[in-house]
Formats: sequence, C-alpha cells, structure tokens
Amino acid sequence: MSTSTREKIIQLGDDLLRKRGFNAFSYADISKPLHIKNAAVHYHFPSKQDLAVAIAQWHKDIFGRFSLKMANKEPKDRLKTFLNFYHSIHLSEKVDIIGAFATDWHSLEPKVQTEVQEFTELVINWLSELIQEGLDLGQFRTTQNARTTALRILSSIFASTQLVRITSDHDFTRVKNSILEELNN
Amino acid sequence: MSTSTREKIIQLGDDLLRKRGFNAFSYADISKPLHIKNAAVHYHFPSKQDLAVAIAQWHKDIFGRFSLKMANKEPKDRLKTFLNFYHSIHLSEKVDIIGAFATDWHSLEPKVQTEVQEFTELVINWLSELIQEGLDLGQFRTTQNARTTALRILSSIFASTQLVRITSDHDFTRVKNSILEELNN
DNA sequence: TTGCACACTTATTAGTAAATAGGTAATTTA
DNA sequence: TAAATTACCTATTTACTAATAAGTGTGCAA
Repeated sequence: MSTSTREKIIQLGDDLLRKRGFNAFSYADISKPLHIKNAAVHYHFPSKQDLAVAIAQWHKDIFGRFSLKMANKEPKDRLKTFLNFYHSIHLSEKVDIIGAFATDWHSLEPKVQTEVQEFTELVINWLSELIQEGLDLGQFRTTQNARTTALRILSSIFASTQLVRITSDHDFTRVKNSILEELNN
Repeated sequence: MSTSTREKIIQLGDDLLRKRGFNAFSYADISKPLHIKNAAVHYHFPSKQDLAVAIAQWHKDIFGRFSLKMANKEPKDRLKTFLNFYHSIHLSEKVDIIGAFATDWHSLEPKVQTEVQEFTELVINWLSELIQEGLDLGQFRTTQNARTTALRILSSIFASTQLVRITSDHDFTRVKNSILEELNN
C-alpha cells in the first residue's frame, strides 16, 4: 500500500503545521523533502488554505475511524486511549491540531475555520458522551456536567502539549495523570 | 504621561502576536497604524526576534507588578482576579501569550525562548504558592499537589482563550466557573 | 558654537512567499 | 488509436519580507 503524493503532502503539512505553526512553513518546506517541485504541491492544493482544509478534513477522518474503533470499549479505557494519543503527540514534539489552528485563527479563511470547527465539535461531543456514560455507570465522579468536564479535559490536555515545550516534559505526565485521578476520587 | 514609540511598538506587537500569531504579522503591520516607517521599527528592534524578546519582558514586568499588588489579598480573591484577567483576554479576542509563543516555539530564537520560559515559571510559581496557601488555610480542596493543580488551572484557562475561538464564547465562562467550583467542592 | 546622540526618514537590497502559465510524458478512456 | 486526463516540471510573476545604509532635523551638553 503505497502512499500517494497527495497523502504525503497532507501528512508533511500536518507535521509542519503542528511543529512550527501554520505561518511558519512554506510550500518549499513540503516540496524539498518529497523531491518534487513547488508547483506540484500547488497542483494538488492550489492555495495554502486549501491544504489547511485538507489537513483538517484528514483529522476528521482519523478521528471518525478512532471513535468507531473505540465504540465498544469502556468509558475509562476510551479516555485512557485518548490521553495516550495526546502523549504520543507530546513525544513527537508536535502540538494538538486544535491549538495549532486556534493561535493563527485570524489568518485562516472561513472554509478552513469551518472544517476546524467541525473537527473540534466531533472531539468535544465524543468526550462529552464518554463522560456522561462513565457518570451513568458510576465509573466517574464529577461535580460538573458532562460538557463542562469534557471542555476541561480537552483544554487541559491540548494546552499541555504546548505548555511543556516551555516548561518540562515531566509536567505533561503530571497533568495527564491528574485528569484520570480527578474523575476517580 | 505620553507613551513612547518604543512602548507603542511593543503594545501593538503584542496585540498582533496574540490576535494573529507571531509569523502572521510583519513590521508593516506595526509601522502603518503608528504612522512611522518600517525602518523606525527596526531602529527600536533590529530584528523581529528582538521585538519578541521585548514583548516577553514586558509581560514579565506587568506580571511582576500584578503579583505585588495582589500580595496581601486572600488566595481565593487572587485566583478570581487571575481568572478575570483571562476573561478580559478572551473578550479582546486575543489568546494568552504563553500559547501564542508555544505554537510557534520552533521558529523562535533561544533568547526569546528564555524570556518566555522565565515568564511562564513566574506564573506557575505564583499560582502554585496561591494554591498551597489556600490549602493551608483550608479554603481550597484538591486531591493533587499544588504545582499539579496550578498546571491544570493554567492549562485549562489559557487553552480556553484558544478553544472558544473555535467553539463558542459561552464555553469560556463554563471553564472559568468550573475551576473555582472544583476547588470549593 | 560646535558637536553629538536621538529618533526618525528615504532609498535600497537580497531573499522568500504564494501563485500561475504553459509544457510534457505517461496513463486512462471512448 | 485518438482524445482526454493525470501528475507532474520549467519558468516566471507579483508581492511581500526582514534588514540595512545613508541621510536629516531636533535638542541637549560641553
């Protein structure tokens, strides 16, 4: 199963977006490592904003498949897998896609913003449902409602991928563990 | 008390950094509104990275004065003022400076990174002390240690300034209130 | 009064950005 | 097998980008 050039561009674009920032990489940063010309990238994605749209859609696809795969798992295990996923983001020196898009939000075209919004709602809804299910099953304890708890978990964990670039790796594990402990206390 | 050109450049630079992103604004975006020439900005800050250093130092100054002013207040009131400060960031359509720098981290020179690290440590230490004091006085309840709680509060609140650009304003208030409630439960 | 630092301006440069026009070889379809 | 489509490349354009050199007026200080 060989990866198409289009797919390679999206993956490398995503990597650059989350390692350096949307306005900190150029088409040259994509074309050089793939040994193609700048114009070839423009062939697949006429503008950089088109590439951003594709990256956001790619994340929606991945998350869609992830949530399907997790559907029959226990709420606690789903949350653990989710947090481990963010741990792998941290280890690969990237930040979460939500934050990467959010900080450069006002330099993104509406078509990009819409895709990012759809992806983010997908994640928040999935997390909210997971929390609600955990509460119903008596596996979680929280004083807040499901969506608020979901928002706090999401913001804590995606901010951590950013924060630990500045402080230390150890702080990521602190936050990650505290999220799980807090729901169990 | 008139504001110097240097000060105006820092304030506008900070505004652009937190509204658009570090790599999404240029010296022209600063010189035009201030009715000076591009080269005048370079006179005060030879490189863009020098401007970033000055912005980070400016935040250290502001936070230093803020923490002095808050020194004799109750832990709970200090935290409320801190959270209200982030609310004003949200209302002015900016994101927190920590996240703004973090997402573009790998495009920043070491001298900028050092300043940002110093500012961040200042905030985390201040928050940790506040939490510890609140725990000692029996005003707060938490199952985590002070630094971990501080990290979770900071990450939740600064991520919220980013997240609500994508979701809705209402989500900011949800998170803000939940931080206070969680310490009181 | 002279001279020098300060806070700019004008003018320019070298480099990079995204984007496009037009061409080509290989494959697919009618 | 002719025509169209795909997936590129070469070459170029337009528009910035940060950065610098050299000059100017103002005001203070010796």
